[in-house]
Amino acid sequence: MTLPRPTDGELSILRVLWSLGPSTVRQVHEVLMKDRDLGYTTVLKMLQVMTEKGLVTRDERERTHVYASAQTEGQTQRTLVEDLLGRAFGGSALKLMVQALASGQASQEELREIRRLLDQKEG
Amino acid sequence: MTLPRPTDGELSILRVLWSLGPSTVRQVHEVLMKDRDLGYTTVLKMLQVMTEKGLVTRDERERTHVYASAQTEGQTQRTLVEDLLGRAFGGSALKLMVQALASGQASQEELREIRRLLDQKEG
DNA sequence: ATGTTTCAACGAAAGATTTCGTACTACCTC
DNA sequence: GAGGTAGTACGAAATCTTTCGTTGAAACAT
Repeated sequence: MTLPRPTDGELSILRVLWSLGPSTVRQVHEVLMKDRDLGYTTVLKMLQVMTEKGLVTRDERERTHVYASAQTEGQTQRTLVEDLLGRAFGGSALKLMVQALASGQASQEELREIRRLLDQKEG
Repeated sequence: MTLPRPTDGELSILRVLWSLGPSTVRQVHEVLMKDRDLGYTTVLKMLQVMTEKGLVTRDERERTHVYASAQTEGQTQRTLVEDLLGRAFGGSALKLMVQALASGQASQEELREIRRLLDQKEG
């Protein structure tokens, strides 16, 4: 079974779970509140919906439930990139990388790292 | 003024406009019908909504209106990549490129092309 | 044991997206 | 000019997402 693409809101929750590890609603809520104002029950509801979708798992053994991302950060990123490749780049990984480079957010060190990856892949 | 991120449906229409150039509803509809079944008025409505959002422009001089993407393919791709970088990759272009490479959809030739870009950027 | 705090569940409202039916207008053909 | 064809506009239904109020239960504190 393949998971649905997370929405923007869902992704912001997943990012918290990846950084904190398995967390309670309260913990997620506290982190999200740093960025924007939103109610506790909003986060709770979203996590409930995400549980139904299979995006997160829920540990209900304690009264205070603990949520965890169902997929690793890398797995999700991989899916999102492939999705974007298909939807906006006609499958061309090259074009996508060109735009990523053009965004100018890569440091010198990252550029070297990418070169290393290319060497490895090209052989 | 900055344009909103196109939805999936909107992006599929933009892709047609980029490939055909300025087009009528009928032309867009015909292309989209190759992939999936959807009504003529659905496409019309979407283009009307997209006009309001500013994603496309509409030439109304003739009775049959002609729609064109408000941004080039490259501009839109750039925006989408930056958006994804921010939402899912914590701004790390490196991680995004790693996933793009890992998706394995890049040919030998494309890999060389990327290397050329790196040279240009780094050197 | 009573009151306070913490939590999950539920339902519902508001907004956005996708879809199309219906209606109305312009043009074209005979 | 009557009837068909091709087009736009409008509105509304269906679905999904985001948001939160309210309720009731559990845990805790005094």
